[in-house]
Amino acid sequence: MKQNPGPRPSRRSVSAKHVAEAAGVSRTAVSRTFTPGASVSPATRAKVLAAAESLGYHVNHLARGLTRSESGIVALIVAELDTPFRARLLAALTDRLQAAGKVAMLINTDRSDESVEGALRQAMSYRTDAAIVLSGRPDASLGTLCARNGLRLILINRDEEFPHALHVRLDDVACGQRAFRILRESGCVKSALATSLSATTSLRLRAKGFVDAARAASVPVVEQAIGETSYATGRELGIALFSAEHPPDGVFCTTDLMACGLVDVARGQFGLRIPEDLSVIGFDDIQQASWENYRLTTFSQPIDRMCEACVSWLDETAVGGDAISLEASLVLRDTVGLHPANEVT
Amino acid sequence: MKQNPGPRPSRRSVSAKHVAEAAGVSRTAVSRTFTPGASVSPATRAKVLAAAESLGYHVNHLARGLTRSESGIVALIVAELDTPFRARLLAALTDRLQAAGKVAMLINTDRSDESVEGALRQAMSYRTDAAIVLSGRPDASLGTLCARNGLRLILINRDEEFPHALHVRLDDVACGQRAFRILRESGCVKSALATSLSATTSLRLRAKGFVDAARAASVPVVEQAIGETSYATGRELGIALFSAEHPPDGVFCTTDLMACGLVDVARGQFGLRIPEDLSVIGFDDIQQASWENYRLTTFSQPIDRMCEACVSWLDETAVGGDAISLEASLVLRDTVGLHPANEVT
DNA sequence: TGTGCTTTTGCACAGCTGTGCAAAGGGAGG
DNA sequence: CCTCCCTTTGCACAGCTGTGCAAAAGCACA
Repeated sequence: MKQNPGPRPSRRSVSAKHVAEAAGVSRTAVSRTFTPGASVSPATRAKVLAAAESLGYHVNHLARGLTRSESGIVALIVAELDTPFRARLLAALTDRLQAAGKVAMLINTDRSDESVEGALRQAMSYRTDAAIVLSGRPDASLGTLCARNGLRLILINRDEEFPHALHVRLDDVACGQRAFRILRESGCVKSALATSLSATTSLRLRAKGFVDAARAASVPVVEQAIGETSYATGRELGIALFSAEHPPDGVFCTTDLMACGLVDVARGQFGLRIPEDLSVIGFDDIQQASWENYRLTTFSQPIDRMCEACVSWLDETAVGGDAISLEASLVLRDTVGLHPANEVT
Repeated sequence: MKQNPGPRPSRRSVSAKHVAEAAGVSRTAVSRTFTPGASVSPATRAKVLAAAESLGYHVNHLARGLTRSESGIVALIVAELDTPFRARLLAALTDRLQAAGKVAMLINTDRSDESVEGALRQAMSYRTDAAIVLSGRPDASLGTLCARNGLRLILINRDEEFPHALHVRLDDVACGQRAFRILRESGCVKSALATSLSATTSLRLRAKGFVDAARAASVPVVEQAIGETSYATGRELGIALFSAEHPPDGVFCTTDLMACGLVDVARGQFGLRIPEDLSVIGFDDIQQASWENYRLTTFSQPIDRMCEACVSWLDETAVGGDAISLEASLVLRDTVGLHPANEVT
């Protein structure tokens, strides 16, 4: 790690003091001019603004963060931010946060739990107003530490319980159950669950919903779990499933990314027609799910509502925790055989 | 916009003062314990660290930013951050910056030039050490403003000239020329350029390279430009090109994303076989380019080297500008007819 | 011109950290 | 024990902003 960069003087930004000198007013008048609601005469304001513009002055928000109860910074803790769904959620979140006057500090983690702790500590060092955890599972002890540092926590699609945090959850279990029913009602004789080995909450719950629904209906289903959550894993899942003696004719993939891989293998290596020979359901409604080659039936997460929930909760001054449950919506495209639109529940 | 959040006291983090009291030392000893290279005895250090751990203390980096010449924050200014290539570059950049001890502030812009100015001003307000511009074209006058605020500028794939900035550029023109040659050498009789109407530097240069090479060879090519840089535009480009009386048998798409759309249309609506009836070259080597259904021949940007260039330049204390030109590498897959590997230049 | 009320202004302090420098402390050697 | 040298420590100040509060200024009315 780099050595201490040294004291301030080697970098001189324009400060309120310089503006005050140029405008012939006090430094306080400068501060007041840039503080909404503060009292300053129109004439003084004009002088200050002219001097500030001429000098290129920008209020130092680092210093402002010392005097206020909020820094205006929100940490976004996310791993694999280049996967389609994650990138989309990140884009929507930053958009919404900015519209609310917040600044996003992006912390790219490697998915380990220790990594999340490190990210939270970094957030505390910068006195961020909140941390939105999109990946990783913070240890319960971190809840107290965050509270002590005035850091509000938002957990998206995480199942750990933090009393003072906002939990934004999705009906993953119900969607898994629904996926099973759709496959069954579309005439699938042998359904399969395809998922990855990464133990993320969302994938586990979707898989659980699917398997539970099958059990409740006393219908056996095949369960296949391989590697990480990627397109390549989707291909491997397809190879494993379709190489079997009795391959399935319907598959629920817990993410679209894997579903795309599975679809490509089904067609390319096993000559299966979709949906005539095989029905496929994904999850996330990533952009590629709507591409001509895939036209994937999938579940769409209410991203805008998730973002709205986060920002609304941040606007509340009360420190109480909350839990919001949102529903993913079914997006019917061309990967499920029959499309009995009126009968699918 | 929200009203002023109010004075400090409503949020109390643990400060060095509290740690000093708990450890029975001065506040300066606490500061020294957390300042690399500062002098503090092992006994005092142990007392301070124990108290800090017990109280959950984290050095306030906002305050630290006032006393140092660097805040440690780097602004990343990016639009459409959920497109495959942009997301990948962002992931790599944040990874590399974090490894170098920097913190990424993400500013999501809407691609307008005014938006870039707003982003730069925000960066100045937070006294970020640098701003890396991935999207948008900052006006030349902003160079002086940034310098006055001690904000270093890095421009990736931008053609505006800023004397004190680091320019990281790609050989887009050469790649466009090369794409033309590859199509020609693979036997294409009628080549086409397919691009979007968004006037981003990279796309213009790739297109220019392609068209210039065709002109130099006195070979007429079709130029088609439509809408924004998306998969859907790729489809429209395909429809426009293949509906013509004499459709092309080779297409250079200035991005992979559009190439995927064009390929899907070529196959799905025009029954064209790839590469037998049509050769396609893309650009960016996004993840989907390697998907079974596409296996796109494309150019891959040296993302790691781009990130390395940025971080290396940030490590230099000299304030001089620099320009780094990197080469994209050809990735041969299955969308170009003949694969004369030894003859392609 | 004087009075009363409102608005504006600037001083002094606060928030939290890092550091120059003088004083204090510690250790080694004569 | 004393001296010298090195290390450690704490004071006071700096970086930049916002704000309570008292003083000053401005304005309207009699």
